[in-house]
Amino acid sequence: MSQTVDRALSILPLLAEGPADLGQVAERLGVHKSTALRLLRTLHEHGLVFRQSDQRYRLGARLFALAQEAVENLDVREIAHPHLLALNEKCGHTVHLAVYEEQEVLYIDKVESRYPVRMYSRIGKPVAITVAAVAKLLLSDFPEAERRAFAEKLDYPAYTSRSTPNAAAFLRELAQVREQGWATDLGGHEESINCVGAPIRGADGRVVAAMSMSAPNVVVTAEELLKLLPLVRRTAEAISREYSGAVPDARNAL
Amino acid sequence: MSQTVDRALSILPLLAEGPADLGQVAERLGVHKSTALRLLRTLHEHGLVFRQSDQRYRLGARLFALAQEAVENLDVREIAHPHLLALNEKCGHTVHLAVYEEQEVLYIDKVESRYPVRMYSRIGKPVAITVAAVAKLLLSDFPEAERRAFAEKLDYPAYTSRSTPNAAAFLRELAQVREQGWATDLGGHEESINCVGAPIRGADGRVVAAMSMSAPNVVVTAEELLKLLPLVRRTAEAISREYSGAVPDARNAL
DNA sequence: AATGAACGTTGCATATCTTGCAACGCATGC
DNA sequence: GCATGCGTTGCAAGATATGCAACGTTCATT
Repeated sequence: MSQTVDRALSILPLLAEGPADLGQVAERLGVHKSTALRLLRTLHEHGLVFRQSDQRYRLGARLFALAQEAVENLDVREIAHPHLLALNEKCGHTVHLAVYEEQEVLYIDKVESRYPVRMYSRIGKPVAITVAAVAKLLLSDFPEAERRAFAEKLDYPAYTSRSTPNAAAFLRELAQVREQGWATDLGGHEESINCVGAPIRGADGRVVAAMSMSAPNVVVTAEELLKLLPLVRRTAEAISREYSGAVPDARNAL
Repeated sequence: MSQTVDRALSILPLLAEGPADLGQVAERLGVHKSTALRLLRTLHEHGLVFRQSDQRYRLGARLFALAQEAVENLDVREIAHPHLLALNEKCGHTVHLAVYEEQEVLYIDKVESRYPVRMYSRIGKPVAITVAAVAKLLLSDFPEAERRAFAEKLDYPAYTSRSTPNAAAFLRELAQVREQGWATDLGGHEESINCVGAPIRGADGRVVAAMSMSAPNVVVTAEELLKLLPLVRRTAEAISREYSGAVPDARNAL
């Protein structure tokens, strides 16, 4: 829509791959070096790009700060956080909070397991959308037409033998999740890791976020984790109530 | 340098403060609504900006992804990470890795304490530059003139009674840190939290990063934490060696 | 139900701002 | 000492962003 800005912003993903010098940037943008220079300078002034000692350009620090502030201003996150902490205190497993945004589901909060075995995930990272419990919860709330259209467009990587294999299976699972009001991921992403999750709803009943509890097999079996489902659901409901405008209630904080 | 891009990028920090609608953005940019609209659209196409359900604009998901990739491509980080993990395994406290960039010191990696009491910090977040052990380490390596110039420009917030009070005190401390090759922050940022840190050097001896170990008083006293200093320094040296091109050595991995 | 305000959106003519070019300075290597 | 490669600058040409005015919608008000 705006050529100049478009070009400038195209530099960012390019630099995300690794540092590059002026010539490389210009070439990949398909513009003259002087043009690339001026764009980089502007990005630099705003701190989005940084010039390292060997003169090459990198993504800059301001990017972190922005991402940071963005995540901290999410009101669901703010409300949910103490609840997630409380849940973690109670059973010690990793707790995640995720939202759907622009074709992706991404973690916006995480409380680490107290057990030494940790799973890899990071706030801001898009989740494996076809298998993650939180993704199923968020997508299950879409109107059916959108759900189907979306499911068709996805890839279904076979992370493990229990990964969702295709759109049909995914849609079936979404229907079930919608029905029952909770979701699982039993070894669908990593063979040895199970999750159970529950939706967080706004005042209008729409799912605005989803939370999950994850634990590796070596710590608790899938059955044991499922026993904790009521606790997860109660937590999600407490967050939902508070998010919908109810006063924080100490009795529900658990 | 490029007006259009400049305006577009100015939108980002603005939205970092919280969601805003088109009119607000246009007003704060000092441009016509239609101009703001087109800029926002371009930002949107690149995923840096996101339109939430109430039509207002927010910072978008791509921002996280970019920040993520940026941090993961840092080669110091990649090399250091296993060492940090090993150190954490060994003594259980929070371990940080930080670099200096564009007038700021920021955490680029963190391994959480295994103790229940956690400190607040986040990857990408700028540190309290006048008190943090990692900041002292990174700045102590500056040439003296720059060090002084930089120290003069800083603010010296009194986080606690033991915070660095002014430039003179800071410069004295930097000189000492430079001399001894390690640094501490004993309650300078938060009354009850102590840190000890050591520098990571490149092949040319310059400090490229700094690491620290932090623990609250309630877990270990400052004296006990200082006893762990040799361990921290050995870890930093192992990282330095590997970063300078030495082959990873299992005997140093500790 | 009707009116009005507020907001986002579009097409268009103007002129501002970006662009590519060519030339320069500087370092590095042959 | 010369050549090559890189980043940088000033300038003229014209592509491109801009503000305006008008339209469509939604929402609150009377």
